[in-house]
Amino acid sequence: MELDRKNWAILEALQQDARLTLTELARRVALSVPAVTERVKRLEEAGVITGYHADVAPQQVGYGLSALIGINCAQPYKNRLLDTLRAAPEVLECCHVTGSDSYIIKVVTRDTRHLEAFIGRINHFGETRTSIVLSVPIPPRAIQPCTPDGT
Amino acid sequence: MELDRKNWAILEALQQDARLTLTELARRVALSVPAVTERVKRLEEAGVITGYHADVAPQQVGYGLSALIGINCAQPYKNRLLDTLRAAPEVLECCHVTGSDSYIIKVVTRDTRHLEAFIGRINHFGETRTSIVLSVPIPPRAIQPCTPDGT
DNA sequence: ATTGAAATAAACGGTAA
DNA sequence: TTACCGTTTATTTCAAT
Repeated sequence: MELDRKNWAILEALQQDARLTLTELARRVALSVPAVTERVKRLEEAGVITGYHADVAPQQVGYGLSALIGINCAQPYKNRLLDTLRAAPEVLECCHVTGSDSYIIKVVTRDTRHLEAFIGRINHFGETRTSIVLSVPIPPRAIQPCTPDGT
Repeated sequence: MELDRKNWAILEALQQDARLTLTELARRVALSVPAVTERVKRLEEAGVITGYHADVAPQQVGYGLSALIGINCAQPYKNRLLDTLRAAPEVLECCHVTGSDSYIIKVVTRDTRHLEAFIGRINHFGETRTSIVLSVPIPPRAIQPCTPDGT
């Protein structure tokens, strides 16, 4: 799909605030409401925009501890591991990756005791390596236009 | 802040679709529009809801490769590393963590060449360990109510 | 409940292939 | 001319007072 300057302006605005009204969005990108509505619809249908999500602060809802867990899991166990992860409310995200870990899992837990219990439930699938999140110096931020090349 | 069943229903709905109108949200959680409006405002002010963001698919906008990079960086270099990361459009998120890595960085690049160039710009700050993302079996998902204890 | 704002849908006009 | 965007207008829905 073609991403001209206007489309990038729309993406930038909606990544920053997904609850913008179409009217306000139209004003910001200097288009009419129907034009911007049509563009947003196309971006959604083309799979460029995959969803709109409210961010909830884990700390504020009882999860005092976040962690990234790498796990090295042998092929025959992978499906059962994923089933376990999908069923665990502590798991916020899971990536299949190259390198010494098979998967990297983002989890939230109440405290260290809860984290220990969670790890206990998965470490028979493989060796785990846990990195507790101390802070997030760069919180999730917007994807920017890809420069043609170079940098 | 108190999170009763209604508030969790609101959080669940807005995590799933941040662009719900207040009218539709009210209908789903079985409250009046003013009541739900007030609750959302309180959740925002209490820092429970920290923002609303559109998700953009990196693959669809020219970033063919995602990676998680761990870097072990000595204390005196940390600030300069963070400045570099903040200035890099490839960096989507960065966590300060415990363990063998100091930081874990989520990046998007056009291709392996671009990834190599990015690593080249940061690996003088410390030793890097790159995990290329093959797939995301569990995409980012909603935070659920914290069970009192146990599990 | 009332008022103003915003979203949806339809018809019209300009521009480029 | 055809095909494609964008604009304008009118109607319905939504949100704040």
